[in-house]
Amino acid sequence: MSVRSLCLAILSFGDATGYEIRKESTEGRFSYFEDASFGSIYPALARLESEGLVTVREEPQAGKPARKVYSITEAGRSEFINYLCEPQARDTFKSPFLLIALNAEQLPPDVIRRALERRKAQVREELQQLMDTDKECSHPGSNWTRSYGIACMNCTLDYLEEHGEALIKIAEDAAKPVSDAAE
Amino acid sequence: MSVRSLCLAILSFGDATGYEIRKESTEGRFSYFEDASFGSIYPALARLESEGLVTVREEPQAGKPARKVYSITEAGRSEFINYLCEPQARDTFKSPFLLIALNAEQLPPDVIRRALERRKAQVREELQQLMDTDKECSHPGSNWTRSYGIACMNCTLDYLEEHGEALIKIAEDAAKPVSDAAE
DNA sequence: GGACACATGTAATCGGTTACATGATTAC
DNA sequence: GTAATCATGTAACCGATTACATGTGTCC
Repeated sequence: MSVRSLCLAILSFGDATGYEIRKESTEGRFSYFEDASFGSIYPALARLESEGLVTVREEPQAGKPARKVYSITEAGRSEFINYLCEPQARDTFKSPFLLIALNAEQLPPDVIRRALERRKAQVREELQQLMDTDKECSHPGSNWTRSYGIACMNCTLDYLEEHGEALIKIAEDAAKPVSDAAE
Repeated sequence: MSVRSLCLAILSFGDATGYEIRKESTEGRFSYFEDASFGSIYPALARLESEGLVTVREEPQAGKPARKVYSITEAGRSEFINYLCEPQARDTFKSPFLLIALNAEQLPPDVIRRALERRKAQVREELQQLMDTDKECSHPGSNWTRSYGIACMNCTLDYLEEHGEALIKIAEDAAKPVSDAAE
């Protein structure tokens, strides 16, 4: 998914500035689709405007640069719907944590412990964020994806909490000096 | 994770050619860490060799170009371990499927149905692949990550099977013409 | 006094993909 | 005959990140 489509996706849920789009894409609900930085969002928005898929409205503010609030047009909306109807790429899961787990035997137990805690904290955080969002927000798509996310993350967290110790043990056993074998 | 680290990761589990590394990164066990194409793997391998982190051995074959089998060196191994000890990026999940689900109301029910079936098939396929790999392969890291993957995917699949219909219904209800409201 | 949130934008750079080039072997 | 698998490699291109540039208001 390109930054272009990401902008259309976010704008289809309501007006936003480039700054807000970045926030949504790195933190909010849309972080499941694509991350993007300012350097890619601002040019994408400018191009989208020149193509007539979005419109801008400047809101001057005292002190700060004027906010440029973007709105999706009908043309933009239909381009986005068409995009969604095309075959999409597969879902992907990229896990530096699993790479560490895979190599647990070669790593110091502390590194495993840290990675595990970090991963657990991350899942808890994302779970919390999902639970905090509007419980019954009347938008069925949001409710469905929210429940899906909660279910998957609870499962992941459970697994990490139940089997985390076993992973640490792998590293500890491998780290033991040979002399221990005599005991 | 860069293609460079990916090569080191794969070679730390055994010798491989560039061709094999690509296969492992797009299909095999290592697809959880990074995808890579030939255009990035071959140059990375060449650079790794010039830095002394891997060695090459050519195996001539009749007809085909000689296979260039790469092996990791001690220097390569320790660079890889050091890399794993550094703080890693967060795990990420990118889901075009969830984007479709989020917009279920705006899409034709058939598109939702297709996306759902595709996603289920993908999860089943990945699950099957994990179950097919060596049940007790004596490598503890592999066993742990394998069990983790199976647990998470089973949970995902269960959710899709139990709540998939509800998602299709969202699209169907939204697609209903207004006159239906009279019934 | 310093860090952080708000707010927009450009330029250099980089990492990676896609397409190209080459070619034998095997399976349908 | 035609597609897929094996097998390596280069060059053009592209999308996105990082760093830079600028500036105010607010919280600690």
